[in-house]
Amino acid sequence: MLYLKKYFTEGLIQFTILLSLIGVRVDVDTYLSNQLPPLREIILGPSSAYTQTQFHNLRNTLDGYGIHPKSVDLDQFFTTRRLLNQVRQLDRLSVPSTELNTWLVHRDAETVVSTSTQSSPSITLDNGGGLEDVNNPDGTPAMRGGSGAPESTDSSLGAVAPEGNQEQGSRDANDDLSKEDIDLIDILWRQDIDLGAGREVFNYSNRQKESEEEKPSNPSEKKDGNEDQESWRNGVNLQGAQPVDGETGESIPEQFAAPVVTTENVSNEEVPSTSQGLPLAPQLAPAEPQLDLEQQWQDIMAIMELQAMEVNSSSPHSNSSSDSGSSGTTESNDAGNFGPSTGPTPVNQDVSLHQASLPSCSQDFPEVFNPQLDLASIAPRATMLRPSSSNSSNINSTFGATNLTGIFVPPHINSSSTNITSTPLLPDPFSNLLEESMLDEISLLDLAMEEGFSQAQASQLEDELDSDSGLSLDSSHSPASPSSSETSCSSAASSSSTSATFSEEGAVGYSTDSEVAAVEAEEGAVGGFQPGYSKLCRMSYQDPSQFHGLPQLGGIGHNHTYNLPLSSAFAEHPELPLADGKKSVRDKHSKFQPAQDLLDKHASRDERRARSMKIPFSNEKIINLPVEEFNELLAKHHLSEGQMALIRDIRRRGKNKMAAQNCRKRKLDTIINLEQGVHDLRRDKARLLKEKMEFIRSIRQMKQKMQSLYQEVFTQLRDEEGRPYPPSEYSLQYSADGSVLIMPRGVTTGEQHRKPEKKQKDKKK
DNA sequence: TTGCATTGTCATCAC
DNA sequence: TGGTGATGACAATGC
Repeated sequence: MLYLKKYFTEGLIQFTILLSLIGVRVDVDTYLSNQLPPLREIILGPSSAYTQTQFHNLRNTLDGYGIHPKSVDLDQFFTTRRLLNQVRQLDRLSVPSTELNTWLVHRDAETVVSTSTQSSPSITLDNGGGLEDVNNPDGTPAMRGGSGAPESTDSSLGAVAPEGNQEQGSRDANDDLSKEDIDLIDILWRQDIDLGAGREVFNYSNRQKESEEEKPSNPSEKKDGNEDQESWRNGVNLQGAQPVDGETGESIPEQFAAPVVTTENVSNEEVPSTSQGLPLAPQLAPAEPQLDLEQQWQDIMAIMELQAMEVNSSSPHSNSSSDSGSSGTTESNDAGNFGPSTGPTPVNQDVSLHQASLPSCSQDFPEVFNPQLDLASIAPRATMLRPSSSNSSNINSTFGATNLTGIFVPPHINSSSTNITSTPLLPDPFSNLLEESMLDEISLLDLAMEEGFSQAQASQLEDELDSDSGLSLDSSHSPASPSSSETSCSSAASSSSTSATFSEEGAVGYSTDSEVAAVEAEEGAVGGFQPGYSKLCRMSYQDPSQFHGLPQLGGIGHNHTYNLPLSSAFAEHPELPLADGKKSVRDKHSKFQPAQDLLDKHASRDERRARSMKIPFSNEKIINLPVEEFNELLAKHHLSEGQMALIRDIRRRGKNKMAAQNCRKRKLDTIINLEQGVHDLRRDKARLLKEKMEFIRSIRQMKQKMQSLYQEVFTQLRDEEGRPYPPSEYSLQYSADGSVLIMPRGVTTGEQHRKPEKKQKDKKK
């Protein structure tokens, strides 16, 4: 039942979405009125949880598969969200996930469908039956029934709509479309609107739908209420069918495919107005786990686009001179498709990451540097510049993109000036530069991926970093800082709480301090720690003014750090045995009973233990005295074993407490320093990235200049008979000594064929 | 009521 | 070997 409900909900919601987009309202409740709860109840749920707010809140979580089955609302939300995700993937995925939904609806309509029959409609949709269905405006069964499977599909769809009842029920349902239904459709529509889908899209679809309805139709199929069924067919065909004639009503699926596809990707991709422009490019990767990555990547794309635009706007466009007839690649570049200028390569289609990583590549390095374009796209011009393909690899392995000398003088020429090889011509360095630049671009992408974020969203990132770390850059306000007054207050509060619960700690006890446990037990007999008093003191502690009347408590409000524990207030005269002081305080206790409670309340456990054990010196001394003095102090007093153990425990705990505070402060400082370091590194990286872009730009300009010079020189060359050298047969080479050689192309097949049958013209330029 | 931050404490290790 | 600091882990507490 759960699965049935899920699938049922999926199908219904999807169809509702689709129908709402084309303006047709179908009350599917009528199909299911007797077996399942109403659609609006399924969608909206018993509660009004189907709100945009929750929708968005749930967006970043897993889809509803992990939800507890009893969580009906969440299941509905997640199901709805998953549906939207599927719809969103329609422009990327060839996997017709909607097929499943189709037969699911069919299954719901017929209540029981076996697994074998479930797969049948999917096959039908896959084999293009659905397309035929779309192409056939009349929707005749003969046309749709090209194969057995389509028939089953159609029949199933027909069975979904028991038209007699459906008609009437649909009419009724349309008439009394409840407010929830309208709200649902409005919500869906508003989401599309918010995401960029204009209403005209829907209106256009609606018009198309209306015009389609006006067409003569098969009377056996076209009944009054058959529009719903048609819509269903359209919805079915939407998933698996190709776009059809946009001038007729059959293009409706495409029309409402666009807004559906761009339901939530609109912000980063096309707007729904691109009714024809959404290529349903197949995507090999699975869909759902890709969504978040896709969206993140789209964000990166946007930032990269900005960067590429910045580079392009500031640099001359060299593509103009090298544009060839291969308009496909050129257009793809010009259109900002950011492909690697290699045409419809699988990488271009599938690896969107790299695809988007190359905006600056394809822009900064025009196709002149692209070996593939050299060979394919710019063949006519390449007769002059194109190297032998066998040579390019060698050259490519030796050139460096950033090596300017390598650009103008190939390294092997540099190494062996006498053996000037045949064909390492300019295109080779260029193409090599492409590869190098590709690599650079990859690293550039890595930079840009981060820099794009850090630059475009630097402040936001900083905020996020701050918020994520939960730390404030102002370490002086760090709560761990013992010097801050806030810390004192918090420490006071902490100690107060500790004291407040101390009376109950007898149960908790200290396994290591058995004596202390006994002492604490007798502490109750000592008196002054009744829970009632503690409670009273805790409440009265909120008012610091209560300390004003107590001179010995002057430091309480401002010195609650560990280094100066509250007991130090009693240790104004450390020489005095604490028992005396305690006695004196106890004498005052009758007058300042709340104050005493405050003191006890704010005293640490060790302080109270020390008082209980009648330790004759303060905890501060116990903790802070150097070892020698501490030992002397112990020697001066005749202490019992229990007192000695307690003192050592107090000292150990006190030192450890300070150590813990220091440790935490160090941690905090480390984190802050790391944050600052990250910030600095990001800034440096941004600067380096900018410099690199400038270098790339200058290199490109130099290459262009070099190319023009090359052409100019080559066109001026004449042989002994005064005839120009055909560029397809000769090429220029540069020697290390600066001389320029003209070499026949056919001879040069690499460094292996270093046949010096070169026409060494030695035309010194 | 729950989640988070703070603080104290203990155990352990290294010096 | 004991003292001490550092640090992870845990619990208590308050907000």
